[in-house]
Amino acid sequence: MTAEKPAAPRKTRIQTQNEEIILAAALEVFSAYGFRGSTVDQIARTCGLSKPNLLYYFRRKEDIYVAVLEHTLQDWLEPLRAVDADGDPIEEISRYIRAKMDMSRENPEASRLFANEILHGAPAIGQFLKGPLKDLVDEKAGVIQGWIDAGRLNAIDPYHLIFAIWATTQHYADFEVQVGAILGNRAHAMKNAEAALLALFIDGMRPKHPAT
Amino acid sequence: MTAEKPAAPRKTRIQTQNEEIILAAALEVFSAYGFRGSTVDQIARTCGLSKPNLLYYFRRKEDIYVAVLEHTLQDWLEPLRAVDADGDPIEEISRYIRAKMDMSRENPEASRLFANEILHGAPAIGQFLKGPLKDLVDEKAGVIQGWIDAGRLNAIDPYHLIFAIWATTQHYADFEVQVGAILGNRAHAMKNAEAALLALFIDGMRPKHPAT
DNA sequence: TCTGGTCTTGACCATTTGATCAAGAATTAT
DNA sequence: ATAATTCTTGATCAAATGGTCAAGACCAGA
Repeated sequence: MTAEKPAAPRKTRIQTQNEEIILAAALEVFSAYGFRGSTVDQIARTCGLSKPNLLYYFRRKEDIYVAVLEHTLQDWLEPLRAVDADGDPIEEISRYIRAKMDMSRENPEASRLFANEILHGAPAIGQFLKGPLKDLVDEKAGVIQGWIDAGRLNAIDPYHLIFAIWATTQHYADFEVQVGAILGNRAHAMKNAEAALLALFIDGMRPKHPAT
Repeated sequence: MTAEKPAAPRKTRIQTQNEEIILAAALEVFSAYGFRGSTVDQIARTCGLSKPNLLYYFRRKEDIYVAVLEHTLQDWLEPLRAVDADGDPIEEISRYIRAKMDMSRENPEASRLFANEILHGAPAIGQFLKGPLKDLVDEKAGVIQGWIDAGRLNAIDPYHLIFAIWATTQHYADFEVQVGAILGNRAHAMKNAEAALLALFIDGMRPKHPAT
């Protein structure tokens, strides 16, 4: 008596493959135009499928959106999770900042998709924010507070420190056109971003030995 | 012979008043749902006018959007403009951070409208970014670089420092629901944001006298 | 009050778009 | 091979939406 699960997830080769290319196209389109700004047809054309065919794999437009969001949320928590209470504070946080910068550089679409969702009130992932994300942040904030209490880190509210890291790193993906407009053709300036952020977060603006 | 200008901007009392309430409603709606996500009818209902009446004052939906965007861009540059080369560096930048935090607190809708526009490639204000904004940032980056050269500020790339200030302060408006979800009911934590940011930007994470 | 302009709106139109469906094509399993 | 299943799509629908228009309401100045 083989107990069939409510929705046998056995997937065809074609199914797996097409769902993959649909999600890739959906990320591209949704991140550029937002949920309401994107059309099913646009996603279909982007991945070379017909609109009805796309709706064969995902019943509703919203299902595609939720699927691609959840797909990206997987990677989202990973770098923060890797922050190790037993490591060196400055080094751990520096690694985290670098990891987030890498993500902004390599997958800005995912960052923009996420930003758009939150900007509009997180209708699809509100529970994720209040659940898994909050839990993880609470834990790591505790770790940071521990470092502060031990005098190994300046007393900066851990939550706001984490927010600041998110904000600054994701800024390069979310506000890419603004950064580009201001830095202009100075391509090298873009490469300084990571170093500048690390310098700022670690030692701040105030010089150790101010000039007269 | 009174030379009539191409479009005599003489405005009726009703005209002035209605345009005002329309822009207020448009800010509310556009900032919450984005351009494509908002409907003319929604804006009309929000301000208690009929849809055709709204389109009597603004021919096209896009005209409303551009108008409300330009309206908010006025205030956007002001705090940065106030940064004074002759002032104390730490104090000037601190004042700027405080001013930006005030804006995020008092007018988060404007921040979100702006964020949404840029997130989607700044189709309406691309010229503003490459023009007035870039010019102003270039100027103030020069001021900051001057402070650095004089040894009055740690060597942090001025452009990225400005980006970091924008990112962190606007984060509290743009990602409000995320911040709220994570800080939960700890209302007091919200009030620490400004102090935490100032501490971070000024002295960074590394303690002056690290514990053993 | 009367007149010319301003303001308001119900009805309407064309397009876009999310979603459906039936019929046929392709694939898989026996 | 062939039957069963999975895939694919042209045609189509209903709802939403940006925008128009003509007719009437309102207002301001003479």
